[in-house]
Amino acid sequence: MLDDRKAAILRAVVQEYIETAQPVGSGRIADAEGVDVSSATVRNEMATLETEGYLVQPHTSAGRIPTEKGYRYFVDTIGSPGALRGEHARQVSSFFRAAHGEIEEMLEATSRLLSGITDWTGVVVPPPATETPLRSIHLVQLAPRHVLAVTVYGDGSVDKHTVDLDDDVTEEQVAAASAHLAATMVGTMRGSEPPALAESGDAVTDAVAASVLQNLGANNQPEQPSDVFVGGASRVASAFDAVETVQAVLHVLEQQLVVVTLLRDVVDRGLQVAIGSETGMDTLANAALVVAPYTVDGERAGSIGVLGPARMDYREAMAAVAAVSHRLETRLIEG
Amino acid sequence: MLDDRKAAILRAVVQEYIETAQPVGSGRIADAEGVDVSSATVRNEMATLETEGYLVQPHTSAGRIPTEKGYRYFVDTIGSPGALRGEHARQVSSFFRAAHGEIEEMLEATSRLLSGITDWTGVVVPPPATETPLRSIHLVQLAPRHVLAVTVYGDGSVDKHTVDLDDDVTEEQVAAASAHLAATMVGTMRGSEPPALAESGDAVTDAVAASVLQNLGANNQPEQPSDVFVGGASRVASAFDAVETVQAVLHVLEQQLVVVTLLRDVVDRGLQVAIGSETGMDTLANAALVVAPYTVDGERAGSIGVLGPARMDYREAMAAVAAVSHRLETRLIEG
DNA sequence: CTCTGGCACTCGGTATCATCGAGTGCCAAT
DNA sequence: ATTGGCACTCGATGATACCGAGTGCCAGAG
Repeated sequence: MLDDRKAAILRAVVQEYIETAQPVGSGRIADAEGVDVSSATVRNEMATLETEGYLVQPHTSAGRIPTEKGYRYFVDTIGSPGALRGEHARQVSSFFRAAHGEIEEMLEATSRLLSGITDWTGVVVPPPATETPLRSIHLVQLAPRHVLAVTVYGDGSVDKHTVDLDDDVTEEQVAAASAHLAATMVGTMRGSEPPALAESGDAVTDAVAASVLQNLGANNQPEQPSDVFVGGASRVASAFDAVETVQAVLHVLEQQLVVVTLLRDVVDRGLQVAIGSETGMDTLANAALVVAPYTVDGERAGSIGVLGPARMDYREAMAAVAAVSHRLETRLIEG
Repeated sequence: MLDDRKAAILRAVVQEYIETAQPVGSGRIADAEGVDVSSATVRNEMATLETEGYLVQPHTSAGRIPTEKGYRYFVDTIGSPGALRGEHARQVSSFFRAAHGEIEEMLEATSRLLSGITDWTGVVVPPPATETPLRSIHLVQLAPRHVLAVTVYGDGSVDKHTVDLDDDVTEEQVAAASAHLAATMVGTMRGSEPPALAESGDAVTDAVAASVLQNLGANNQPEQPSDVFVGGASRVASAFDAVETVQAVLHVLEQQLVVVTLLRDVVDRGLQVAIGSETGMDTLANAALVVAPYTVDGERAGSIGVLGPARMDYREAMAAVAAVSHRLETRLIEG
């Protein structure tokens, strides 16, 4: 599509613009490495690149700025995924070496790690609630009419549900209901239709068990909105100069569900990078998103990403996202 | 301290500035309600107010702007706490009528409610981990060498701790260890030194129990950083015009611990409102924080707040914070 | 035919200057 | 004590000129 020289010039323009955030003129490019022609020639080529939609001029007699198409070409021809700079590589290593605790906290810290490396905003989508069997259900009485149902699933996730009862119950009755529920439900899949409860012989036990079951069913539906971990949201402020843009992007990040779908869409389209309108969101017109899915047990688990301005350092961001996703995978498999 | 007229003028200036965000001139004040003197008189009074530190001029021949001291006076003399405007009152009512689910989700939604009412950023600090007894400890085996310890405390909080074992164990051994731990630990206070484990007679059981106990101890320390729920962070972007300020304030909000201490400090000083430097944070120089603690069972539980620019509508914010904190209390007591 | 030096041209950015007007401080008159 | 009046300040706005980075294009060289 583009001959070598045009490609080299385009790449140089993008590179320069990413670094300086200033429109790039033909002079700079002519001086730049890898381009051994005069500025006049560069001008001609740049004019062509403009008519072909890779560059634009903010106004006549200014340098040029990459368009979305320009960034896209740049990203597509980046070649080697690139390795993380030594310092950052060490940062990632030591992070995962020290990582401990429950998965939620680790993922949250991971989002901050991504932000720290790239200087933009890190996003981590945790593995979705999987098809996993109930491993344990356990009732704990907190007050005469208050019971807490704690459920543990095969993937290690724990849910709690407070249940209000109509009548006072004794500890023994709670224990009986707990055992009864466990006997009936352990092994059933998360979200599946709860099995019918057999009569246990004791009316109160059955009533408690039924209440819990009802509550579980009601609260299991809206569990969909899985949490997203956003690290370094304050970086958004330095990514865009217009205050309204900052506000709009922050607003997007506040909507968990939107972010989840955004990342998933991008991954589903097989992209590593979504630039501007490629994100499918008007408010992200000047932004770009670098994503990577991570898999556990061969299953696509979740995804991580970096959100920054369209003129971000794609090499670095892609390297960071790739490295972190890889380390995250091994970390999650090892447990 | 200030005679009636000066007070009226000062209050009018603050009011006007809050509404328009523009320096206020003597003419506007003379026209305003409640002030029946000429602009010349107002000028003289304003000059005095300036020397006394309540107002400043951005530059000669501009109107005046309240100083921190000016805002402080305004807030101190606001008189009646003010009621929420009908629309907002309804919003709060219907929110708490519909509120359901676990406390964490409700508090998060509360932070969004505060933000929605005031147009600024809502902050909710949940009740701290209280002195509460362990009600239940329960081990669930996830893999041959993986056990999940689920603890439930009297206040309804649930923690999980994954424990890696050195050797494979059977379900029976886990069950035995679980029972053994429950027998020993239920009733002990959270964070207290764990009691010595009696020998159970089975070596594996004792080993598993010991591993869990060790893990619990290690993870119980850094539990301090209680979560803060921040709703409407994107509003920060419209609260301040300088991008650096926006960034700085967002950065503050990202640090959970800082926010918790900030709110607590303000409440401890008996303030309802902290303006600029009163917050004790340089980066919040142009910001103000309206807070209210909420109590449950007579104990100070947590606090809620609204963070906005110093020129925020204090009446509205104070009313909102008071109303929400009140409704939150009754909601938490009812359960 | 390609490349390049040269040149006229564009136009945003910056500086200078004048003007306008909101707002001030102060004083003399009421 | 209050106020109308007045000279004054100074930011904001707009006109004007100039600079210079950058452009498009052309004619000549390779």
